[in-house]
Amino acid sequence: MASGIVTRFAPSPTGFLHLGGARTALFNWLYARHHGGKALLRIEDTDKKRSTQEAIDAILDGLDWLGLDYDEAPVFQSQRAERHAEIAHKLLEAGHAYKCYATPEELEAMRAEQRANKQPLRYDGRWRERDPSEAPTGAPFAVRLKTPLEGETTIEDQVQGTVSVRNEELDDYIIARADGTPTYMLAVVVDDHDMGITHVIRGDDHLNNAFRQLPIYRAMEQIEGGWADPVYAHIPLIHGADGAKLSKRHGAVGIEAYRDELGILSDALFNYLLRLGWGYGDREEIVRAEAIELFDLSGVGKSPSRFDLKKLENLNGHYIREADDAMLSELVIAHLPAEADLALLTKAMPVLKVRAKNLNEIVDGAQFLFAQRPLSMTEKAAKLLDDDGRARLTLISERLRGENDWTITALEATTKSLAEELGLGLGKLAQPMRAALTGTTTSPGIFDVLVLLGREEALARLDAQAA
RNA sequence: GGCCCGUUCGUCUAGCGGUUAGGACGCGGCCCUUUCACGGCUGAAACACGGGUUCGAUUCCCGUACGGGUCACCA
Repeated sequence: MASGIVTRFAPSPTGFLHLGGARTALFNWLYARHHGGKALLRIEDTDKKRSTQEAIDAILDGLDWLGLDYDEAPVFQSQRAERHAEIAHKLLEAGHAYKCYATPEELEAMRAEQRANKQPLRYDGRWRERDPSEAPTGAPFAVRLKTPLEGETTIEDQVQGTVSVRNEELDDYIIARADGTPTYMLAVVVDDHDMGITHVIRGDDHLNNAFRQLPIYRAMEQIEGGWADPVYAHIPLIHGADGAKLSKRHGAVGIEAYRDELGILSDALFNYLLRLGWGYGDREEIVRAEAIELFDLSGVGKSPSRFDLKKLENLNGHYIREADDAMLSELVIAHLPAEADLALLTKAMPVLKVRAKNLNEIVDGAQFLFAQRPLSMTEKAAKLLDDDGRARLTLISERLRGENDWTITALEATTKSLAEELGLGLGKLAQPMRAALTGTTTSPGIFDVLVLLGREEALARLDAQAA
C-alpha cells in the first residue's frame, strides 16, 4: 500500500459504458490495485447538452457489475467549473494564455482557406501577440493557451513508448469558451491535478491530447509549482469484427446488454476484457484476484484488438460451469414460466449448465422442466414418435412403472436390460423417450431427465405419447 | 491532407538475434457417448512487402503497402 499511485477512469456520460470504456476502466482499476494505489472515478459531464442522468446511472451500474470499486466518491466535473475558471485566470495573468476575439465564423473561414490550400487545420495565432488595446471593447472572447512554438514535446508513454511531437504541430487551443465555461482540455488537467492523479491510463485516441495538455502542466508548474507531469499510458482501442472503431453499428452497446441480453456473466466479461490487448504467457482463464496479482502495463500490446463474441461466449461457458447452481438459478428464473420452481431448477442446474455458453441457453435448456402436458414437439422430436417409437414408449412405460428405485443408476439398468431384451441399441429407446419427456431431441442425459421430472410426471409424459 | 500509432494463424495472443514460431477461440477429424454439451487426442492455419545491419533476422534500422487514431468555443 501507500504506493502513491492514483489512477482514474473518466467517462463522459453522453452514452452508455461500452466495451472500450469498460476495458479502460478495468486497466486503470487493475493498475491501481496491483500497485496498492488508489482508483478514482470522475464523471466528465461538462457538456450539459449531451450528458444524461440515465447514462451516469448506466456507467455506475456497469462498473459495479464488473466488480470495479472506487476509493472515493465520484467527482463530477461540472461542479468544478469555478476551479477551472480560476486556473484559466492564472494562466491568463501569467501570460501563458491570451484572449482571442476571433468569431466562430471567422475561424471557420480560416479553416476553409486552410483546407483549400491543403494546409493543416490549426488556429493561426492571430490574437497571440496582439496588443490588448486592439481588442474590440465589450466583445466576447475565448481564452487560448499560449503553447510553445519551437522545440518538441516528448512523453514516455508506458504503452506506446517514447513519442515526440514537434511543438509547431500544436496550435493555441481554447481553454475557456466565450461564455466562460472551461473546455475539456483544461478541465481534465485541472481535475487530474487536483485529484492527485499520477497515472493517466486512457484510450489511445487521446494520445494526441497528451501533447496539448502537457503545456498546461508545465505552465502551472512554472506559475505555482506542484504540477508535475503525470505518467501516461495510452492503450489501443477495441475494434469491431470488421477492424473499424467500435460503434453502434457493431454492438457498441452498453455492457449491461451483455448481461441482460446476451446472458454473459460478470466474471467472463472481466476475463475477456482483461485478455483483450493484454497477455500473460499462455494464461487464458484469470479471475479477479489473480488479475490484480499479474496485471501490469508492460503486458499491454500496442495494436488494436478486435472484439470476438465467440471467444467471449467460450469463456462465459467456462464461468457458467464454475458458477454456483443456486446463483445461476436466481439469475435465470425470471426468464422462465411463472410456474417454474426454483428448487427444481437448482437441482437441475448441474446438468443444464454444462451445455450452455450463455444464460439464454440455460433458459432454453430448462424449458422442459416446467412444460405443461401435452408437450409441444419440435419437428425432429415429432419424427422420433412414429409408430415404432410410440410402440417402444409403451414398453418402456410399462417397465418403468414397475421400477421402485427411481434413481439414475436403477433406471439406467432397467432401461438397458429392456433394450437388450428387445435386441435394440439404447439409443432406439432413449431418443423416443427424450422426445416424449422434453419435446426436443437434445437434452441432459435421459436418466437425469427422468429423475428430475419425478416418477409421476415422467410416466405421464411417456404415456401421453405412447401408442 | 498534416501529425501520431500499429502490422505473428480468420480472431485474441506468446515470442523480446539462433524455436519443428507456442497457447487459446473458431474450424476439420477421432475418442468418450442415448442426444446435445463437457472432456481427451489430433489436423489445417501466421511472422504484410522490399531493402539494409548481422555469421544469422519474426525479433534491430530504413522505406513501401495496408490498417487505425486525431486534427471543434465535443469530450
